Amino acid sequence: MSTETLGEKLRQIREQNELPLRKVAALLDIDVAILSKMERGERKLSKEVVLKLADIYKCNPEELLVLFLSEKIMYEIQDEDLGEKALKVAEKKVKYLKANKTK
Amino acid sequence: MSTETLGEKLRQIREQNELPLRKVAALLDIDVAILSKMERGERKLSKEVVLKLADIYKCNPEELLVLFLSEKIMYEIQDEDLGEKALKVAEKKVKYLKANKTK
DNA sequence: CTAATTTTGACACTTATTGTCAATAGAATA
DNA sequence: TATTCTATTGACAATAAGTGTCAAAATTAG
Repeated sequence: MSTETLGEKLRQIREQNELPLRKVAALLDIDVAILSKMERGERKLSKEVVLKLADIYKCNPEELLVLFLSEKIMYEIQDEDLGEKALKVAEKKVKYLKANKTK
Repeated sequence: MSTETLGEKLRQIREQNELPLRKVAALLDIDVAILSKMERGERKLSKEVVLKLADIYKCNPEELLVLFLSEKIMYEIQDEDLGEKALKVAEKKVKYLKANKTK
């Protein structure tokens, strides 16, 4: 399984597109320093930035968004013995909510 | 399935034990107002407080902790269409980490 | 070597979170 | 009803966390 972080993946995609941080940061309208830190996991990525990057790199936003969300989840349960149980409970809740969405 | 929040459950347990907020707050060494808000979901509970409450009420900490963690997870994916997918990815990661824990 | 790119750290600014307190409201009881 | 215990609410200050900006230093490419 892929153990790559979202930041690492984004950097990889950027390099494949041969775009310098400078240009991408300009498109995102953020400072180069921040984007550099985001790619290296020193600053948090926002959903907004992830979606803009998917647009800039013309890649599937879903994959990136799932990775983004799963990292946020992992952050909450890191080092917790009960993490797996909590995930299962959360899954049940999501399914429950989905089933009762329109009610 | 139980749609009860952790705060609601804690209040229920406290009332079953016939303990006033005042006493529990004193045992926790926090302000009554904060505990009141925690039970009503107006303030976040901390892992520390949850464990102390399990101790005070002499109940199984695991159940409370799982609920605590699952609520934190739910908070991260609320309203996200990709929430369920993200949960599955997170589960895989947890399993992967567990398998490689001692390596 | 020079220029472009990236990284690093300091700093200010804003936003979230947390604790403290007192006034108010509600419930139970004398 | 008056009193006391309990719980809720909101204002406020203190603290912590997150963000943006900048410039110097380090690294890489031409």
